Amino acid sequence: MLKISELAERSGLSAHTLRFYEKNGLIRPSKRSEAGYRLYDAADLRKAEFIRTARSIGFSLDDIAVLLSIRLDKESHTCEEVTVITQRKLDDVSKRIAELRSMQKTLTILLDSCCGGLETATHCSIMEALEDDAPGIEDTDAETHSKAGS
Amino acid sequence: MLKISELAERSGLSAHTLRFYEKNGLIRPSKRSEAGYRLYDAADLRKAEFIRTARSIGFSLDDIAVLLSIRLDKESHTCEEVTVITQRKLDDVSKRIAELRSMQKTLTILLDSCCGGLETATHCSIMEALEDDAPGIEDTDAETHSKAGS
DNA sequence: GTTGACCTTAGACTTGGCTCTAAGGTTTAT
DNA sequence: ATAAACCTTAGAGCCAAGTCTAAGGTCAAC
Repeated sequence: MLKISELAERSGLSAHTLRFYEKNGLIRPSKRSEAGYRLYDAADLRKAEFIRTARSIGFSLDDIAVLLSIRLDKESHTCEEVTVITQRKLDDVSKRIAELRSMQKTLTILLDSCCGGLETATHCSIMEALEDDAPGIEDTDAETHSKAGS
Repeated sequence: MLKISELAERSGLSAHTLRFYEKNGLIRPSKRSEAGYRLYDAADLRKAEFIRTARSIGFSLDDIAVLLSIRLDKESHTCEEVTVITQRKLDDVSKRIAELRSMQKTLTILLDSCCGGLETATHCSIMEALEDDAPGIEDTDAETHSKAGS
């Protein structure tokens, strides 16, 4: 059996984080020592690794809680349930990427427009662009997801 | 002169947000009425719009505070200062996009691998992938920004 | 028999950007 | 004269996912 810091080292999560996950219902030690120390077995380690993998893919702790409950009794759940969670996450990620790409595009245009030199900023095209609502860019679209908008 | 809710309406920021920005040193009304009401003039409106535009491009409030101080006295600042902030923001955004794209790729692979049907999750390939450290994917790289790292 | 490295708990703090509340004062319209 | 619709302030709450602290208990080594 592993003590918390041993599980931490093996799982790549910190002891603090493991306790935090426990408080949030994700992982509980399968045993306690007489003194009350958390003791984890091999299955707990696999679970911790599962959580870490899922986190690294971007799943929220809430998603992971659901995935863990499915994992606990796969017979009672379907592939559909799993794909629904995954698809929802993919949609989130894709949406966020689109937002960031719009920002990226705007920032790139701004940088391209400015000399970036040691001139005074009096006529800085970036500053000027920020004064306009659409900063010199026809297609800012940053949080304006008004594709159909005039 | 505009009262706060009038500025809010014209600038697209809420009155709450304007007060919050004031507390954070971004925008202060150029006057107060006898009763202590905030009163904003046309320059304040332009400033509020500047802030809103900068926010929509993704600049943090800290960045915007710096941009505003440059805006206040452009003669004493250079294009370089402005591009440094913009470039740093672009780098942030690009890095975040790369992280999200890695997640997106992984999620897409997971979804492609799973039937998504009403079968029990017993052999769900997504669940199986999450059990592995690298979920069936050679190139997770999600928070591993170790391009040069061994 | 004491040092030092662990472990326990409850709970506060962090980040960033709001968002809201409470408790009161002002203005405007009727 | 009074109600509705504003305005003020300080400060709390929210989100997610940790991160850290304080105050104490335990365990192995020397």
